[in-house]
Amino acid sequence: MEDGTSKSLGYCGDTDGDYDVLQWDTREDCEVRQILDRVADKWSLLVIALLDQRSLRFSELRRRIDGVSQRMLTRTLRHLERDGLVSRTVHPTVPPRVDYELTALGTTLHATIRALVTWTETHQNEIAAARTAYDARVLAEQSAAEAQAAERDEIARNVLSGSR
Amino acid sequence: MEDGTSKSLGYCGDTDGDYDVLQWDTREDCEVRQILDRVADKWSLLVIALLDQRSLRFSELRRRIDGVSQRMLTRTLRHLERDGLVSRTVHPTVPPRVDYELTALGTTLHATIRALVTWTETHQNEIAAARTAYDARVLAEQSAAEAQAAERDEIARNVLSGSR
DNA sequence: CGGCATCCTTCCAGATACTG
DNA sequence: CAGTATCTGGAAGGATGCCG
Repeated sequence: MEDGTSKSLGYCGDTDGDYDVLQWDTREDCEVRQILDRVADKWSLLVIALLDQRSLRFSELRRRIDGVSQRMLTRTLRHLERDGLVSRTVHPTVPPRVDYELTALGTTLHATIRALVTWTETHQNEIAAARTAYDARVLAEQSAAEAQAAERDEIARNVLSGSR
Repeated sequence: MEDGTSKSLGYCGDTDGDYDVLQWDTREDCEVRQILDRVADKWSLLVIALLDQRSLRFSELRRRIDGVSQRMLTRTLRHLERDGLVSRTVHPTVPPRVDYELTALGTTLHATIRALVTWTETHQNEIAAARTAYDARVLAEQSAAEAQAAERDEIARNVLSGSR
């Protein structure tokens, strides 16, 4: 079995609030960090958002999530199942059929995730604009630096020709 | 420059709702997916949560986020800056000093992120319990399978000795 | 169909050293 | 102090093949 509890990130609600209510746990392996890591996962968000509609079969999920390999989807579902967010039901038919659906816990998480998606949809234009502006700025700075370098070279050449 | 717009995940608000309001874009490189990818980033969440309190210097962030390398912190901050979520202020002093703070856009995102963290804190016990239960179940299934295998071997041995 | 095991590649994170 | 540049190991992730 692959290790599901590897490194993680870290936000802990230690209530010894020094300068405010929030306090960060410096440890990497803090409980809350591990959970956030799961939420911050590339595919988990998508699976949870999809399963809110209704329960889905493995292949249905696979079809709806473009770019996911069956390996990654399986891993993601196992993680979510382990965390009690998704339930897995095997129908012993032939061919086999496996349904996934959100648990009660998973549903409460979905509300939060939904807010995140809504935020993203609402602000995607602002973000796109910010990116364009940033890229333009970087480009401008680069050409400015290049112009400066060219000038330096020019001066150096003049000095050299003068000393000849 | 490293490629910041690599692969992404995918949730798009196509409003041609077939069976509900939500509809997934099948394309991997959908706009909303890219943004979610940024939010789903290991360190971004932490940086945004930290910066909500007040603006922080690079080294302050580094100290407060255990396990982040300066390379990753730099990358994360650049991404966030590009997306217009964080502003970067360089004070031309010596030694140099760089302050980071949330933009207005970043602050709106923080509210959502905060909800996520709160959810995590609220439900961490349930999740821990679910994990323990899951691991126990897996262990039980494993030993059951082993017992079955042992039984099979036993039968096979008996058959063999009988035919002798 | 829905997996798991195995291999293999690619990419990314971390360590290190150097600069303004 | 706050970066950038470069190298390298390991892990994430894809492809394939087999099983229940």
